[in-house]
Amino acid sequence: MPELPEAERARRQIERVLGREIVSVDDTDSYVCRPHAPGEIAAAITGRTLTEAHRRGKFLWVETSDGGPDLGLHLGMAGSIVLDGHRAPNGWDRFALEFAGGGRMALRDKRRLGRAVIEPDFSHIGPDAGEVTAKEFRDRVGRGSAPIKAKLLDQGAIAGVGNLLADEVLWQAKVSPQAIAGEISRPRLNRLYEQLQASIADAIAKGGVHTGVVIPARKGSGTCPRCDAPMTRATIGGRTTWWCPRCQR
DNA sequence: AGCATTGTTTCACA
DNA sequence: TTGTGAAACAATGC
Repeated sequence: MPELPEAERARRQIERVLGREIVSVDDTDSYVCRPHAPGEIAAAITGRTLTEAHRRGKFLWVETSDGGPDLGLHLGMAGSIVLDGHRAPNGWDRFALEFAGGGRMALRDKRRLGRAVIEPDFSHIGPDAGEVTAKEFRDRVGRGSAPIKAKLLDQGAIAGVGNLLADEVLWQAKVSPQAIAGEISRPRLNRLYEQLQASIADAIAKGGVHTGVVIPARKGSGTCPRCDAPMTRATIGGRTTWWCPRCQR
């Protein structure tokens, strides 16, 4: 379920296990832990403690004690951080730490597209969508010939917006996902920016991107919750996109 | 059976 | 060179 709000939730989970000594590491999933060989991450962080949990967009990283390397984590398409729970019965724990005293932190991920890595590289990731300024937003997102939805999803432009959040923000701001990013007027870009901030704050407060207004329209009647017109569906920016052709221009 | 999926990276092409 | 878009990746659910 992870987009920015879920990643922030995960970060707060990690904060609860800071300061505990890591006594063992399960890094045996060589796909999730690529390009590291099994045992490599374990060797780098066993015996240390996690000291600070950070997030930029959907990317998480945790500092480690005694000059140890950062531990990078990504939830992928279906991951979550599980604390002190019993081991997933179906083998869905793709990476895990065990702490002195018996605690545990796992990356639980059915799809296996999540990631655990040492010293993550964020050089090609844009500023966090919840912290970007209006000017930065206009400069990075409001340009180019790609449709605005594709720009919102581009983690190199701004980081954190996923498919559901993009649809929600565009619907709230009454902007068509097909609008060419570079052709959107400054007032409309500003409105989109303000709505993005509001939707992010709202989703974090309510517990996830699922709490948006337009998301249920995907499965339910297929009509716009605001004007009742039939919603349109198409692939934009490589993802299934729903929007109201009457409200959104 | 077949298709879609809340994400990212890589590669082909203009 | 830069920007854009499609495919690949893994595994599950409808």
